Amino acid sequence: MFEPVRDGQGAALFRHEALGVVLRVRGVAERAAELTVLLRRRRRAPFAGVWALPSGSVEADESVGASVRRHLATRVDLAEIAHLEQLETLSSPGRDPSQRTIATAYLGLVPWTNDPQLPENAAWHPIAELPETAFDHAAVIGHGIARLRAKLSYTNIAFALAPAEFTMAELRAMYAAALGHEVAVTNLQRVLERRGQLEATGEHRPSQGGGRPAGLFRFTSQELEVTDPFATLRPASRHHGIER
Amino acid sequence: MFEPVRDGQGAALFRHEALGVVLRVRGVAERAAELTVLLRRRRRAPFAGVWALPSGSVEADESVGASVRRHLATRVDLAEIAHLEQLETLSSPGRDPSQRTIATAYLGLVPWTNDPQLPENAAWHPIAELPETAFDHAAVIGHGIARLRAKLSYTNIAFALAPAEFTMAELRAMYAAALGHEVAVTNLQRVLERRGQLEATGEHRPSQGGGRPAGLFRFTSQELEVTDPFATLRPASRHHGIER
DNA sequence: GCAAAAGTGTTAACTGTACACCCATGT
DNA sequence: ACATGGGTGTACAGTTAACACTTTTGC
Repeated sequence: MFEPVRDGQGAALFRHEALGVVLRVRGVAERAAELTVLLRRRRRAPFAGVWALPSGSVEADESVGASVRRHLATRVDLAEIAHLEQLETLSSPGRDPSQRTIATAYLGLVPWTNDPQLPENAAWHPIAELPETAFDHAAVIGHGIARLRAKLSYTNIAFALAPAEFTMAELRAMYAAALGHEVAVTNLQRVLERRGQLEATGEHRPSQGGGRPAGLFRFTSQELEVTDPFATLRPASRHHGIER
Repeated sequence: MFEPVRDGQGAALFRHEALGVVLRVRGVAERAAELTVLLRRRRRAPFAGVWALPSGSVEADESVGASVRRHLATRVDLAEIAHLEQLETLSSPGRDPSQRTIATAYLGLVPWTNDPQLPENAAWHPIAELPETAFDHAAVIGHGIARLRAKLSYTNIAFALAPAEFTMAELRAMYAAALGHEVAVTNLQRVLERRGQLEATGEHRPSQGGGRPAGLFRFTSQELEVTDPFATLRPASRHHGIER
């Protein structure tokens, strides 16, 4: 082990790392949609040459969230992220074999239309065929996917994976890829409209190669909202409730 | 601001603090159940004399989760915690006015029957009448309560707030206090039984002062399980799904 | 006209809430 | 006997999956 650095009061000091699990659905237009995660090939040891989540050290005067944004912008040229939320903090003593590091992972989401030029050492990897990854990053990616799937069910988080306007067929393909199972358009539309997440723009997109022109839709909000709050054990409709 | 301590590669180093939001329902037997959080009066600056969440510095060779357990055991004599899970990590540069500190908060749950002797500077505070608290702890407590309430709806997390055996009247009182609104016994029992969380022991508790003796129940599992996974957009029952 | 894609309507199953009613015990 | 608390049964409403059917376009 290493001799820990300590402050004046004797408290141990840690390097703190910001990790980004950035997810994006690609191939929506090509009818071959799949959920992908952004990985970057490591240059130096440990795990030199191995794929890993984009990361970097937190600076003394920034929050971890700001640090994730900064490293994504500088290291993988990803400046625009539609939604960013904290996932988890990893702190096992042995997780980084080279030095004691605590890492906080964030989940970032990018619309399927947003396909920026990446540096040559970064790439989107389909979650169905992930390569070997460094450190505990495989588990973190799993947590990120699980978080996204859960929130697709009870929040409007899908806005962050979609562009401003889209057809229902596109949205269906995106949901199916993100959730990992088929989704019926009819029911998807009904559920989202009932919850007030979705609205028609009135515009239509001309069809190519036959078929009725598709109506365009948009999300009513671009901020994360919980749209289906209590699955069960919700408060009584009419009667008295305990305060708070 | 302070001059940050740095390691050999120039990365900033941080003191890391473990925070515990320990929740417990008290007064179930006395028919005046309320959700409480464990607070400790700070001895030294900053915020000397102010109530705060139990906390302490993480050691170099321990994880944050282990550190929370250690500080709860030593600082507030709380050794037995039925469930502990990570809540969030706080990292705003100004959150601790005396030194740069990153803190990771954990949510801990204790059964209503577990009322250990606390040190004189610690106490359970009803969440309806919280005192002024130090740092950003008020927001963290709010997050802890929100997490508990959400998970009561779709997991079996209630096992961690209840003893091994209990009557439905007790369980109802606990749920009502934890959720902050009335809960009907009949429906509570039905929902929990349908999900396979609850089973009757067959034993009965003799009534005192009239009334039919109450049947005793237990939770079928003492591990956290998601019992109501998808609120909506669940996979198709019969048909083909995309892999993974 | 016909294929292709989009959109509408209807049904059935499931889940949870509300509420009336019945049961067992102590005084 | 009757008050007190525990337990059971049933009706009703909301939500969602499943699926048949209709509409609008290009060729």
